[in-house]
Amino acid sequence: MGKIEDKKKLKKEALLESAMILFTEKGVAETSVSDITSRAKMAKGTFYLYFKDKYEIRDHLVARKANEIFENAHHSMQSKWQTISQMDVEECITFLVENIIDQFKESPSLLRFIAKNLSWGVFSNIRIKDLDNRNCMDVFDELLEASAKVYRQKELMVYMIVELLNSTCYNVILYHMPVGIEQFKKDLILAVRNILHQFEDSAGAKQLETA
Amino acid sequence: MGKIEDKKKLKKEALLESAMILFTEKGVAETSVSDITSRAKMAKGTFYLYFKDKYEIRDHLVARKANEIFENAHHSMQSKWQTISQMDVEECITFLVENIIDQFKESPSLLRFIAKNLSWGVFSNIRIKDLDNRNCMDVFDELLEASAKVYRQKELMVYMIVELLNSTCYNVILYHMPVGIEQFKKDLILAVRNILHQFEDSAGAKQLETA
Amino acid sequence: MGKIEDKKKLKKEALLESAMILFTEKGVAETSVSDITSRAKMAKGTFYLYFKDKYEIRDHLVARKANEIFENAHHSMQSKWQTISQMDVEECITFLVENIIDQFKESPSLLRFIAKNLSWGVFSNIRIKDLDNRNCMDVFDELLEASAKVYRQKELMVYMIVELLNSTCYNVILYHMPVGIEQFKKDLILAVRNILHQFEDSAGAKQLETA
Amino acid sequence: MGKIEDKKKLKKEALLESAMILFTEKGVAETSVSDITSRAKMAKGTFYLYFKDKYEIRDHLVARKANEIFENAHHSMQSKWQTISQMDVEECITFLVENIIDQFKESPSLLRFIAKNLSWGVFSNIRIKDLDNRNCMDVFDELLEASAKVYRQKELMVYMIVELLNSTCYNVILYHMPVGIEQFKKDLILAVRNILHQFEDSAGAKQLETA
DNA sequence: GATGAATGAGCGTTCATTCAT
DNA sequence: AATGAATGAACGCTCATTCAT
Repeated sequence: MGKIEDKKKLKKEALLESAMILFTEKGVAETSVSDITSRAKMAKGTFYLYFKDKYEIRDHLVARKANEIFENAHHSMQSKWQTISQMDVEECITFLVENIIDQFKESPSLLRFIAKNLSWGVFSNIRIKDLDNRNCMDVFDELLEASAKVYRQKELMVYMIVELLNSTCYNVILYHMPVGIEQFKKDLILAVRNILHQFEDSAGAKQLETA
Repeated sequence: MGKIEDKKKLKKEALLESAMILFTEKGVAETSVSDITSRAKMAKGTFYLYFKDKYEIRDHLVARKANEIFENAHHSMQSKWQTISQMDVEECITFLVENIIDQFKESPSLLRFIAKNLSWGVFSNIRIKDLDNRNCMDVFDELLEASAKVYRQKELMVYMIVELLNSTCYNVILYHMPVGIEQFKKDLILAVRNILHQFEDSAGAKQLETA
Repeated sequence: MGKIEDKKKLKKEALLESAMILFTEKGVAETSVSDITSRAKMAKGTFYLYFKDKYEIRDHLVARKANEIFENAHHSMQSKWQTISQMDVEECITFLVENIIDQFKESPSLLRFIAKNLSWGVFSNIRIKDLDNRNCMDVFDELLEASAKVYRQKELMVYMIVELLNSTCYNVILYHMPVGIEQFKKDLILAVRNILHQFEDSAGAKQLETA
Repeated sequence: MGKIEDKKKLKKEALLESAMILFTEKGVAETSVSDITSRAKMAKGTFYLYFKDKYEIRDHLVARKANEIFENAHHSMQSKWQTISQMDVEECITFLVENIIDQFKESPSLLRFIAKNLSWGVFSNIRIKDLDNRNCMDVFDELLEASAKVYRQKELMVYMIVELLNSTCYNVILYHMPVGIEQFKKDLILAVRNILHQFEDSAGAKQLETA
């Protein structure tokens, strides 16, 4: 019966939601399985019917949240411009980066959770776990494909951008170190653009190397 | 008597060494104070005469090891070239980055430890704890001062380079993801050079922006 | 199911019993939670499902035992005389005091436990915890109500009697200091009677004051 | 040399003073030997040259402080009346009790310390430890000797008064239970007077018994 | 499938006591 | 006599995991 399946999904969802709240509130290490189930109004044992342990649920959530952030940014972008094809890739990516920064600014605890727990393996494999969602790489591929410019090693490029974004924002947003986010934003975007240039197949990268 | 002081230093050193081995072998979370002391052949209580808790010894070690890596790189650089003043800053930093990558390659567990536990706060304040060592920022300042070029916001620039280096190397060296380190090296160095350009006061940054 | 509830009650009871034995044998300070659970043949963690800490179980026991002593005395009294109404309050209370002294004589370790750990707060609030038992104060109220004489500030009067009984018996019974219990008994009872007189509303107290 | 003796006395005194402050501030159980020595600016090992353990110093202090309270009261009494012989014993003892209550009111933490740790054995043997001080019992003896009235079993009488005073004041002063100290005072004094009557050899006690 | 009582290893931490200096 | 570094047993407590119901 589909009903049972639905019920199971609901339970799992409740656990994920409960864990997410606690992970962002107190951190992963300070959250116990007991905390998660009692917040989700379930018995402790039930947890183990759905997840192997705390770390499985953490990875699940990190992947999902990272994807959500990306999808939010992508969705905002699509609302702004009707067709991507008309747009410059750099503009697009700048928009995405700015939007992601804004999301982090609004929820620093989400940033803390993501930054401390996201690994590239998890991020790039979101697709495997959440079949219904498009993968972040897919979106990028689409974007880059639509562009006039040609990029080599797209995955590596995205990797560098994501890591730079993730790792630099952590201290800047949470501790205003070494500078505040407003001041940092423009330099981060510039750095991201430079990475894009660097991977442009004929023009950008070469210019820099010969400079 | 200095003898007692010496003995204390030895004890502290033994604890640090023991902790370092275990942290890199098993990770911080999986290492207990008990593990540390029994490996150092001491009573558990002795630990608490020297450190507040596991996290104090971790921070101590992260700071020290990060500094060591940097000092090693700097020392190699000085062995190679007699005088910095003759050198191009970009060459210098490229050298440093390459050397650090090599150190990480040789000791992936050290990379794992550093990458997972280094925070900018700890890194930029190493000087406070180890008065006898020069701070990483000092070395950079010297390097940049000696250069013909002028850089704005040097601290922020270093922050971006360090974070990029740290966060990208983690997956590349430990999991060969998304590419292997040999392949990645040149792009990482290119990206670092671009960050340097970006912060050049008159020429580099502007060139890119107008490009 | 009631079965589980029953089992839980048994477990709790086993812990209480084990703790009581150890508290009277070795004292509260010298008894650890570990001692309690291992004597009750349970895992340490189980303790914390039933009590917050050692002190909660101690208070529980002090209240219960103090109540038991009182109930025993009351029960003996009722066995002896059919109806309280016929009796003189002073006779009754004298009986109760004598009976309690006898109980203490028979179990000095119980006296030690009670005397060292009973506080008026715990004693006067026994009712709250053990709903099924009548409170010591209730019994006294009944007794005093049934009497022809009228007493002011009954709670205070009972407080003084209980404290005098408790604190003087400790040294007398356990260390025969400054005199033995047999010799002490009649003076203690006399003192209790004097306290009763003192709180008699019209006659007793006044007589003394004018004396 | 007497100088060394003096130095030792000073050290011991410093330890006692430090312990007293900590015992009243935090309680005996919560005070460690380390706390005591560090407050007294000594090494931990030094403690063991003067006292066997924490409990020896506690007993020492309880005895001394109980005596001090009594001596204070006695001294006040002597300041008020030139000669005891003219006075009524009951007046004297009433004065002492009131004065002791006042001392407790002014220093509830002292009351807590005394009440929780005083045992009759310690109290009645103060003389043994502090040779230079008169014993509480001596003072009472003097007082009772000077009186026209004759008392039987003086030690027992004092015991009952001291225990009643000590045990009832604890809850009344520290927790205002079951009534406040101001309200309680007159009933406590009345009860003490009744105990005196009770031990009067011919008149008081008999009156009550025949009543 | 869901429960939650029970487990017990393991944690971080304290501290009385010893003893070489 | 005085020190204080070192000890290590013992503490209270947590929590992932199991399993009978």
